[in-house]
Amino acid sequence: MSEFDTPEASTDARTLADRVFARLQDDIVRGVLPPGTKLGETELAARYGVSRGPLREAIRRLESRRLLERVPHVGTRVAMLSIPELVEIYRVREALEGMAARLAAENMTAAEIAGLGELLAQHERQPGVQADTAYIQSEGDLDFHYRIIHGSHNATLIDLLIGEMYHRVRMYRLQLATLANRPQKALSEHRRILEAIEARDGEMAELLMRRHISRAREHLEAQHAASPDEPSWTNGKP
Amino acid sequence: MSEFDTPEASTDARTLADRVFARLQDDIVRGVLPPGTKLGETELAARYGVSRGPLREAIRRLESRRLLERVPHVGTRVAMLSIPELVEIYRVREALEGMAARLAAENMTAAEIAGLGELLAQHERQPGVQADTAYIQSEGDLDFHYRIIHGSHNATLIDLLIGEMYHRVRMYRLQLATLANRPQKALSEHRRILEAIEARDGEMAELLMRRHISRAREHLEAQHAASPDEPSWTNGKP
DNA sequence: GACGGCCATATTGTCGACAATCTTGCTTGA
DNA sequence: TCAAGCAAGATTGTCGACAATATGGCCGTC
Repeated sequence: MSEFDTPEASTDARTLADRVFARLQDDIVRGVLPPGTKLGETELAARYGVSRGPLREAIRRLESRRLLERVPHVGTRVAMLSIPELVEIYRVREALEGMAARLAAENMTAAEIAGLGELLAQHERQPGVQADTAYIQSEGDLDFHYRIIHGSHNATLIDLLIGEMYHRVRMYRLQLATLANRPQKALSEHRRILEAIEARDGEMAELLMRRHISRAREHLEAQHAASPDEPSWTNGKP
Repeated sequence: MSEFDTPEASTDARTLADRVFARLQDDIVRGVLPPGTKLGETELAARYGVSRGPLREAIRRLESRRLLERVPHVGTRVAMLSIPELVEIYRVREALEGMAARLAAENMTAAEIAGLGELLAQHERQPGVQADTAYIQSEGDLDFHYRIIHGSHNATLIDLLIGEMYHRVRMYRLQLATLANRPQKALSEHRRILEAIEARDGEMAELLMRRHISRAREHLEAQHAASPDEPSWTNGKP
């Protein structure tokens, strides 16, 4: 199970608020609490075995990460993401991850590149086409991107992508497992990105990464055009 | 006084936690609480006339924005920013604001463009070289960038730049008023960016914006090379 | 029958007190 | 004299109770 969490969010953090933050984020991202779920503070506090104080601190942090939406005096619910919003995110990812790929080609250590190669080889060894493994592949895709982002060795970039954007993408992806991926093509694109990084060709790595994300976005937009209100929890306010 | 605050942060928000968040952020960004200041919860609660509950919620949010640094069971202090970190931020700004400029050229309304023109004309009317007005110019620079970011009409981009990065830049800038700006050159660069936007030339707008920020970054790096430990609160842990 | 205002209820917002943890200065021994 | 351990103090973490606000159903009126 790939480790996507930010360092301070490990489950055995020093304070209850930190632990609740980690667990709640996990439950949201993994789909235990689907988008749109109303979260009662008393109920949640009981569920996690803490008082409402630490819980509210965790909620405020998740709100900052846009995983929760809160209305004063009314309540908190799990954030929803419409396809147009997701497309917007992909457009920003294109710029940021393109930059990350360029920096990764320049800054990744030999060990990091080797590790990335192993990860990719492992993905290629999997029988990629069955419906079941689509989910696995999906997480694997994130893992690949995740490593390149870290390979940029730019803390600001890492914070923005991992801390602010990726959780939302993950949440969405788990909710819409039906939304077909394109494993083989994505995999070969990953392969070429890796080759560019191995060649320390930053410009090429950026170009390939931008294309890779751009194609995923186009795929998404095509799906959306085909069935505009596919995700039942799409952001239409009731 | 330009309005940089995020909508929910207006001073008369519905809850104490929101108001404290806004006031505390303002005190940090405006330099009332300089970087490195230790923040005692009891003392702060008294200062803002609230209990520690809402205060802690505000602290967690400011921590998410990287304006505060917190160590469990030890305390909270105003975040510090070293020049290398700031340079890193400028590199990311280059990518994100370049994109914002391109989108602004494509998406800004005629009214928004007219308003941007007025703002720039107003800056050009100011006697730009005196030491005092450097600060004004400085805020004006941020205002210009701020409008272009919003002109992108991409909510994700706006959130990242305004919500996650700009507060840190603002804080830094106020602390280091001595770090000379380059008002005239920046102003003429702004003028050319505006022209590209008026011509709806997205590619040109992006190119010019990237150059503009890149030059500011180089200026920063040059200053830093000249006096490496200029800011007394630079991030060297004592 | 539909609309608007009112009240009971449940939920959120806030507070003050208690418990747990870290810091710091002192003591004690080598 | 210096270092390690300890204890007192201060600060942060957590909790349960109280107050304020919105929701939703009820009643009355048009």
